[in-house]
Amino acid sequence: MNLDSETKAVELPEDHGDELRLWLRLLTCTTLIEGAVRSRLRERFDVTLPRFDLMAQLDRAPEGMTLSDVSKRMMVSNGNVTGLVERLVESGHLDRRTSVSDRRVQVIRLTKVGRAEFRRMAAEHETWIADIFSDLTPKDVRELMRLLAKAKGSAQKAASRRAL
Amino acid sequence: MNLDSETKAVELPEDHGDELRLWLRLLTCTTLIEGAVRSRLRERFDVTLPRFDLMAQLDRAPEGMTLSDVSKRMMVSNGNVTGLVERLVESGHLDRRTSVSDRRVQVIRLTKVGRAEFRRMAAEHETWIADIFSDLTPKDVRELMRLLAKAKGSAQKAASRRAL
DNA sequence: GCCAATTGCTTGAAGCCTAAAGAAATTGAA
DNA sequence: TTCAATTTCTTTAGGCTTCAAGCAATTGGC
Repeated sequence: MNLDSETKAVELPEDHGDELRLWLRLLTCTTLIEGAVRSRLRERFDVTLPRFDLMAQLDRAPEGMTLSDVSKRMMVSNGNVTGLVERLVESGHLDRRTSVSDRRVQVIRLTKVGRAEFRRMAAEHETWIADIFSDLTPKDVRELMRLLAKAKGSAQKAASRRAL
Repeated sequence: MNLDSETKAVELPEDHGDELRLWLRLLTCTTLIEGAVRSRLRERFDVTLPRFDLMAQLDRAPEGMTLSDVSKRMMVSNGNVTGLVERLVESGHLDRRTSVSDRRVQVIRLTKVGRAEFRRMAAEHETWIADIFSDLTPKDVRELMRLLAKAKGSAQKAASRRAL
């Protein structure tokens, strides 16, 4: 008879401090980098990070995307996308039209101006990121990629368990 | 004579795709987990993540903290903290008083109610995080901690270079 | 003691974000 | 065909967030 499994059954507090510390460190890293990218985007191009992210999604989809697609990809709410798109159409970066086959669907894509501006920003953005990670060796980068992929998978699995 | 160093000098586009992919994966992981924590906090305790985070800072500082301290720790703007604190004082979770030695300074701390409620939330929160990372081995966790620490250091160094 | 610079916080404008409710269009089962 | 369920998007209310400007208190050099 195993005492440990007994104690588990009555919910003895286990030690999850390491996982918690990992989460805090992950969050700190992301917040730090996100802040750096945000302020550089503002300074250099007077654009916000959400707008940049939205344009990045569209740059990879020359045929355009529906608002729902964007919403899933960016992991933000539908209502959020509605507002973002509104402002980017207003500023001439995005083109928006109602789908002919389904009049509920809005298809958005980058305008010529929007695409050109995004490409300019993206090129510089890439160098910022390289600079930010410049202390990491190629091996560090590979290893981080691998472990983060595993973490992502674990988190998704936890989320789907939750959804039951 | 080294041709490579020549070509670098004229800014030939280098390949920074790996770093960019790393950044996107880091962001995805964080967004995913943050969303999970956010919705659990809402469902179980009807509290927002920023409020939880602020209370977490204060829980570690029984003597209280100034708004500036909180702002630095949470890596958010001063104005942001002002509003958050306002709402948490309003709801009875925080106590706020003007410092006697410096009347510009506001010292905030958890009330008895605030501390009790935070402890309840924190205990459960820790199990969520453990669940989210449950596919990672202890070695994975250690390795991620190490690499993220290195990444954080690299990002901070980049930021300080920028500040010059 | 004086006052310029700094520090700590607040305010205001704009934008981002979510959850929930609702409108419009489509789909599919009876 | 009909209409209930679903899907796509918008709207609303509330809260979060930043940046920049501004106010009040303190500090330090003179």
